[in-house]
Amino acid sequence: MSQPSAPRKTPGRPARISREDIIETGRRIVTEEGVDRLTMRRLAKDIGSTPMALYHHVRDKEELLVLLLDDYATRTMHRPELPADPRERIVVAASAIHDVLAACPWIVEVLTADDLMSTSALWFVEQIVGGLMECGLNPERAVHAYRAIWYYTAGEIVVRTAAARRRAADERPTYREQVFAGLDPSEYPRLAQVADRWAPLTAEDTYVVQLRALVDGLLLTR
Amino acid sequence: MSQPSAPRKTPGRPARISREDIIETGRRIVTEEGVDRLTMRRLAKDIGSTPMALYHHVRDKEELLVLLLDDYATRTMHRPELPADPRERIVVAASAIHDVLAACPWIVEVLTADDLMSTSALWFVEQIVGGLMECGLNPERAVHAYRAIWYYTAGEIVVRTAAARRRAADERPTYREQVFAGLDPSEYPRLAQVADRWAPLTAEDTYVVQLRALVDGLLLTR
DNA sequence: GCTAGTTTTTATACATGTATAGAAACTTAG
DNA sequence: CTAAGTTTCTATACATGTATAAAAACTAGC
Repeated sequence: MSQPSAPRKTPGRPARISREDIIETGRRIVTEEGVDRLTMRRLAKDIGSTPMALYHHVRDKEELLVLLLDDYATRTMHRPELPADPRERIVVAASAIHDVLAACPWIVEVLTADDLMSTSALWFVEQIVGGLMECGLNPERAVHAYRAIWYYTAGEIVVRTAAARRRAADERPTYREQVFAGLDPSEYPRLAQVADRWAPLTAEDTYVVQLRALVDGLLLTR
Repeated sequence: MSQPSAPRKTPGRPARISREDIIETGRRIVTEEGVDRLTMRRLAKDIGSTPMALYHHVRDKEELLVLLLDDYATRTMHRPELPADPRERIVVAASAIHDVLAACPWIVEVLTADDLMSTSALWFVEQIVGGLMECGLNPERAVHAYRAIWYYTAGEIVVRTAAARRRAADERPTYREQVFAGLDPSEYPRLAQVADRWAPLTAEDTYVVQLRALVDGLLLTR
């Protein structure tokens, strides 16, 4: 029998940096100077290493960003008291995920990650799926319903923060504004009717209201 | 009075390439060789110009991709016969947008564009907003409801195609798979219950089903 | 025709992610 | 100790988007 308690060292050159070092330094750069300043060279320099050394601990920069988001979520997502009513519990849990992610500025580069759901967010997913099943959905429908909630949430965040970024970076009127300005009322009567209110209306944050509608629709017994 | 019909030339060096040239050549490269092959240098070479010359006709590469998506949508989105029932019309119009975008492989790099909605897609937006109002929503609620549909649609496409790309690029098991494999059933009973079915379930295409639920929920009179 | 002004194009340069090759630093077997 | 094997790190190189500065090609005013 082998002795697993022996001070067994792994062969090979000992690592001078760890994934944790990378995440920690990366977090510092991002929080202090913004995600734009996070480059592999800068990170390597701050860590006292070389750019390519990082690649032995993370697959690429996208994985690094996912890890940083994970780290951020773990530090930020504390489990709240959830309502007893399952329908309300679904809404509150989804909103909790939404709010944490929406507050994370570098989200867009990463949110396309299907498997983003970090361990810390799993508890919320559990609550949502559990709530859906408690409301009468079978497991299959509950998973599909959860996915719909996730699609809606991710889409809201991605579209909204990308739009905000674009507004900040460019003073020119958006393409959308130009299109709406030159709208032919005879061909697009409904859009022309709301054209001047479109921008303020889409700027309003109605995430929760529409989430409620989605949940209501998902729970309809048809 | 000035004579606008006179052959009035603009001052300055005459352009040798046009935005249309760029879009046309870009489309050819993308369709023939894929979006990965579309680089500013390659595009310039094919067009017989230099990379930086392109930047007088498009702001940056992202705008070029938006233009290409717009071009693609214009060529692809033909107005179908829509059902008379407004609720069904909403579903069919949204599905039409979804299907066209989902079939576009380079979508993810661009779909974060809030103002992506090209002129050719506006007709579908008109149908959706019109259908919502016909179902009794006032203009404000109709716009918000349309946005919810758009968030859901964009989120579905972004998350799904990004996941597909990641699977294609990497043979390793995803992070999500690892997390689900090591799930503690006592802490996450619902997730553990569906853990082995999660991957096939999320692979199913239930866009339309969940869209119907969303529309139903948005139209509930509460 | 010449000059000034305007627009487009070109040349050059830089920052960035990352592929590749090999050197360095360790463990283990003999 | 030496040799082989393994892992990590370093140096170099390349592709890419794009900033900057200057040259080129035109029109309009004189």
